[in-house]
Amino acid sequence: MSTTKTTTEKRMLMHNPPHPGEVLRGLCLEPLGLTVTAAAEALGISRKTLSAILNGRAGISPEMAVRLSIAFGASAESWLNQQTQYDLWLAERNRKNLKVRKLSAA
Amino acid sequence: MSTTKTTTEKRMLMHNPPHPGEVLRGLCLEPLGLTVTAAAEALGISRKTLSAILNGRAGISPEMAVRLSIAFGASAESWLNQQTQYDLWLAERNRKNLKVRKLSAA
DNA sequence: GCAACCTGTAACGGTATAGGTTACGCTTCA
DNA sequence: TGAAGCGTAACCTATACCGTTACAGGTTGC
Repeated sequence: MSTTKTTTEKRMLMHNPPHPGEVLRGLCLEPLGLTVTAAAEALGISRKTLSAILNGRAGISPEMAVRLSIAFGASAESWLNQQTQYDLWLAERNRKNLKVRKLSAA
Repeated sequence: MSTTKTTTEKRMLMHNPPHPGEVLRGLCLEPLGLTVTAAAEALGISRKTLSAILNGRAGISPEMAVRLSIAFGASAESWLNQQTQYDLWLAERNRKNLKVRKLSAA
């Protein structure tokens, strides 16, 4: 196996999940040679909205996950789960600052 | 096996997932005999916010998922995934109304 | 050079949601 | 009767999604 790692692989090693927008660009737009403008038009959304997702300034909403699943074929759940994992990773970083009392093991 | 079904079981048969708030109440508050007021105080949130979640008028945010995982012990991911599945179920109902062009199988 | 195209993004408005405090009316129970 | 618990309306702030329009910068090809 290779010792060189992709940017995504390096980030996962440091427990820093990629923003879903990066995955979308690398896995869908680039392989198909799609421009942002063309992809936005196909998805039925504005170029600005897609640009915001691709550059990490917006997340993937439930409706957007359904749109992606129609256009690119992967399940809406997989798109939305990516976003959930990313959001959760952000929230976990603040875990120690939360004032919460343990109640019981679930 | 019994032919009588719980409300949750009936909803799953019709592919109508329960709101995470219902699960929270049935699996955490009721078994421990916790009042809404006491649970909210332990979670470090207002009684109004917890009430909104329990009665389906608000979702479980990433931060709230972390709070629940501290107080009740289940993983934050499991709490957040419940919310994601619920949100996605709502979004899927509108799938046919979205104007999206198929681009390629992912 | 210049036109055509793609891109990121600022500015602005509309809508939705999470969260807080305060306060009201209702029910249950000692 | 009074205390406790509950749902929730009213009002506030902050954040997020999404749209349109417009601008600046980069690339490509004639």
